[in-house]
Amino acid sequence: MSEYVLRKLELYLQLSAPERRALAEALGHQVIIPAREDIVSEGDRPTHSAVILEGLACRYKTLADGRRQITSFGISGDWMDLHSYFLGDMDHSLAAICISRVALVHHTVLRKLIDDNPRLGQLLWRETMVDGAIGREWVVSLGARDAHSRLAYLLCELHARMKVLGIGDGSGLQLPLNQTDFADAIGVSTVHINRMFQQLRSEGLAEYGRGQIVVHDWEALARAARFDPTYLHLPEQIRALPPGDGQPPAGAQLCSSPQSTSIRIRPSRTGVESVAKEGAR
Amino acid sequence: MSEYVLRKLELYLQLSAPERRALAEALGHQVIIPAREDIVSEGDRPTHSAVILEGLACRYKTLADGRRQITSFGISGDWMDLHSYFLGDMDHSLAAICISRVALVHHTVLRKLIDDNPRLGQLLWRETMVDGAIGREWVVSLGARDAHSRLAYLLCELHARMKVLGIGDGSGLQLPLNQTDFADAIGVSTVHINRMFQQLRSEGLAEYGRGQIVVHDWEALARAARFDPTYLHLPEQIRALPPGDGQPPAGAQLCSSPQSTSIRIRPSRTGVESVAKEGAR
DNA sequence: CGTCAGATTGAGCAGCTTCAACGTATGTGG
DNA sequence: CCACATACGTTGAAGCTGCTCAATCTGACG
Repeated sequence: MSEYVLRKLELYLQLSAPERRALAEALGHQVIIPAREDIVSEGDRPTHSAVILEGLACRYKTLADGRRQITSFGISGDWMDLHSYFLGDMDHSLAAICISRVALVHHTVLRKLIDDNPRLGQLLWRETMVDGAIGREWVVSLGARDAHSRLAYLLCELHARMKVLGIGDGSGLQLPLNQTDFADAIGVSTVHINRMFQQLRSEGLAEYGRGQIVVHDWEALARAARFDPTYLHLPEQIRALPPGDGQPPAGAQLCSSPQSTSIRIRPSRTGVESVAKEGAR
Repeated sequence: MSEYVLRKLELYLQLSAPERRALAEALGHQVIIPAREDIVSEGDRPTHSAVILEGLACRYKTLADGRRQITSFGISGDWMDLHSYFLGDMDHSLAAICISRVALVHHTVLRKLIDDNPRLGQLLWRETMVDGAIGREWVVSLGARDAHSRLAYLLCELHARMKVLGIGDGSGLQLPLNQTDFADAIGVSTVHINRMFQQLRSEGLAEYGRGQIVVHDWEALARAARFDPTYLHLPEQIRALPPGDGQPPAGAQLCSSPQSTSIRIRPSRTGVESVAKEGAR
């Protein structure tokens, strides 16, 4: 079940059998995180780094007055938390948006993985770089684009990132985000994000529904957002793929609509350790 | 003259003599970039990575309508452009704010440096991580703080980063940024940034002058900005240092006021190669 | 002394916020 | 099966933050 991770890394470099083995082994320790629960919280000093295997997560910071700013989203295959290995203290929190399967790689395991497999290390470093590039694009959005473009741009980004890994069925965007999540990412009020979705709908560009955003014409949306995917640094040949290509790896669909889970969600910030663990693959 | 680079890396790890030698050698190829000139431009496919030895630089993106969003500042000792090694295409530009001395490390040299000195590689990866953390804080600023806090926060960040390396004389902030630069970083109009500086002055927090921002009470400014330096991931013992500590390495003061250079500035996007090169240290 | 980049000021306006209310699914316990 | 609770989406109105436009001021420099 580390399929997406492998697929993402192999977009750029074919891994050897031993490398794959080492990777799969490192990702062996897996947990299920309920929707809306922190994976790691600001101020923690984690001993593990988190990798999203299936689901959706976000990074966020909480301000003094309680407001939340989401700084990025993580989809299946994303190494969300390489920071803690290098930096120790968490300067932000990591939370699951919907119920998600997450691999927790102990820092000693990570160290060994990198030391023994320098190519893998370079690939992960590369991921870090792309992460930074995405962050920069968010800075541009928040600093220079209005709410309408910001929203359209974000939809395009998530679509591009998911498409390249074959996540979702291609018809629209399977995103278990509610409007508050969007508002906190885009940096506007929920009232305003609602109006922006209404505008997108009236323009025929996108329709918001719980758990799914329907987009008939991605080209048109990208044009409206002036979306330029260069910053995602996807491989050339993939960038031209028709929307919705690629088969998802066999496996359960962990989330389809917001909080589509029987697990009760508490606003508590329970750490990873309290979550029931599952065995390795 | 790679003093600041060394100092910055050694905040976290004492380097061995061979490591220092390898580093100094890698930084041997140096150029002087005139104020307001691009070091690398969006769309380029550089063969070298840039390291700021002395001076001030920024990363920025230009929007379709010509507006510029600055996404980060680079000070002496910053590896601004490790991206190009991993990602190839530049998704943003890199420019000198004032006349700056920059080392250009050829990618093959960089590769050898990392391969031969794994600890150096890890340190640089760490730098990348901090870069990302700073980017995240900018996202928070732009998404959730008002212009006043954003400006105060930025001043605190630059001060903290410079102080830890002993850049500047400690009395204020030696920053050759004009108000347009601040506006483009903060994501507001020049008119508004001007009013924010007026407000900071009327509050007795900071006074803008060309090339120098005078701050009498950094504590007060940090309080006003609710500045929390955790995200800079500075070493513990340094974080508590009194302001203005540390002696700058011997060497010329390359910039003190905006465009303090006899070299004429053109808005052209001249690439690195056109700039007169200087010999190694 | 003229020129130019950059700082400053005022006035009117747009984007977005806040507050407050109401609508609508979905779930839950009696 | 109904009454109620909860979470989320939607709507209107008033107000503030920050924008645009446009003019003026200032200091540095040739």
